[in-house]
Amino acid sequence: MFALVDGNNFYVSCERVFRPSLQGIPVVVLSNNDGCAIARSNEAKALGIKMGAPWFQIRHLQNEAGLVALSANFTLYGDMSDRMMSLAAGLGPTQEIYSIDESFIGLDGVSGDLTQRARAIRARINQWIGIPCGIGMGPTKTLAKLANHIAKTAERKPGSYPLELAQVCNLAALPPSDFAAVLKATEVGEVWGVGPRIGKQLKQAGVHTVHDLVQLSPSTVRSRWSVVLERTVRELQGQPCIDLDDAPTPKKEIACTRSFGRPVTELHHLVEAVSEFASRAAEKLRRQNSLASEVLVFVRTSPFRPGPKRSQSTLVPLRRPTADTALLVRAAVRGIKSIYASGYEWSKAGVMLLDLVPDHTLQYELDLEGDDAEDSVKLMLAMDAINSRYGKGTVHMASSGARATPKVWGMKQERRTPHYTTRWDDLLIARA
DNA sequence: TCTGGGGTCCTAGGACCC
DNA sequence: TCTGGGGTCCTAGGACCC
Repeated sequence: MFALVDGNNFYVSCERVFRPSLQGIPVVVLSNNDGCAIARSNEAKALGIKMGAPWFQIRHLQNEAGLVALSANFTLYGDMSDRMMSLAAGLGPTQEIYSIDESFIGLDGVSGDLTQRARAIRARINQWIGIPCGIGMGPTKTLAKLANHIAKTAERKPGSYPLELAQVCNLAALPPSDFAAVLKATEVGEVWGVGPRIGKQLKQAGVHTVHDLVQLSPSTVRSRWSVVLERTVRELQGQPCIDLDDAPTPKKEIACTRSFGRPVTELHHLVEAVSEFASRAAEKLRRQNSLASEVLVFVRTSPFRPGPKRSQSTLVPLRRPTADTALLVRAAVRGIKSIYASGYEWSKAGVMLLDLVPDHTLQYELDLEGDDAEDSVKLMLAMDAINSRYGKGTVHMASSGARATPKVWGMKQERRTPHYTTRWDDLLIARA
C-alpha cells in the first residue's frame, strides 16, 4: 500500500500562511520573471485561469475580479516543504519525496484504520504548518496518485465524487461497485503518466475514462502504445510496477537555466549570466558529491518576440571530471564566447553539467601539469561553508559580476514576499 | 512591454564491430 | 528476381512529470 500526500495549490498555500488576508480570494503565484501562473488558488481556478497562463493575458483580472499575483518565492516554498515532509513521514515507515509538494509514503506494516490515520496526519500538517493537504491511498503508486486527485477534486468541486472521499481517499477501502463508479467518473487524462498526447490518442481509440483504460489488456496497450503506458495500466489494475524510491539516486545531469528580465545583446552580459549559472550548477553538483565531465552552454532568442531568431549550444569537454567552480565557470565562459553572435536579442541562456560521476571514483593520473585537485576540494569546501554561513554569493567568481551592481540580465520579480522563515530580517513581528 | 525551470525514461536509427 | 547476421553504443527526439 502507498499513500500520496500533496499540498493543495502549494505555493499559494505557503503565501497564505503568512498573509491570511489572501484567504478566500483569487491568488496566483508567477514563474520567474513574473512570466506565467504556476500556482492558482481555488478561486483563481474558478476564474478560468489555466496552469501556465501568461501573466499579460490574465492581468486584467486584477481589477475585474480582485486577482492577486505574487512573484515566486522559492526559498520560502522550499523551507515550508521541508516542514510538511517531516510531518507527512509520520504516516508510514518509508517516504519518497517526489516533488516540492508531494511525497509517497510506503504503508506496508502499518496496522489499524488507514483512513483515520491519514486524517490525523492531515490535521496535524494543517495545524502545525498551515498547509491544507490531500491524501490518496491505494495498492500502487498510480492508484495512490489517482486517489489523491479524487480527494482534492471531491473537496474543490462538490458533486464530482462522493463527499466522504474529500481530503482523504483510500481506494483500497471502496466496495467494488463504488470503485468502478469512481473510475467511470474520471477522465483518462487525469491518470499519472497520461499526458496530453497519449490522452488524445486514447480518446480517439474510444478510451475516455479511467474505467475504459483499466479494461484494456496490457499486451494490447504495449503493442499499440508503449511499455510505459502498459505499466500504467497494470498499476491501475492493482499490480505494482513502480517501486517506492526512498533513497534518491544522484542526478544524472544538473542544469541552471534562466530567461532574462529583458533581452541581452552584449557578450559581457552573457558572460556574467553564464558564470552565475555555472556557479549555481556547481553548488548543486557538490551537494550531491558528483563531478561533471562536460559542460553544455546554450543561448537563444525568444520564440515569441519579433526579430531574428537563433538558438546555439556547445558542449565543452573537461580535461577530467571536476566540481571546481573556477574550472566549470571557465569552461562555460569559453563555451558562450564560442557561440555568441552580435545582432540578436538573446532572451535565455543556460548551463548544464553532464556525464556526472561520483566524486569518490575520481581517476588519478600522472602529474604532468601540477595537480592541485586537493587544493581545489579544500577551496570549494571553504567557499560553500562561507556562503552557507553568510548567505548565497558572499564569495563568488569575479566573472559573475559584482553583487552590488544590479544585473542587466537579472530576473524580474516585482511582487516577491519576504523570506519569512529563512532570514532574520524578514521575520514577522506579532503584536498583541 | 509581456510566455518558467528542472528533470526522467523510452525508442528509433545510425555508426560501428566482427 | 537478388544484396548476411548479430550485436553494442550513442544520440536525438518524444513524451511525461511537477
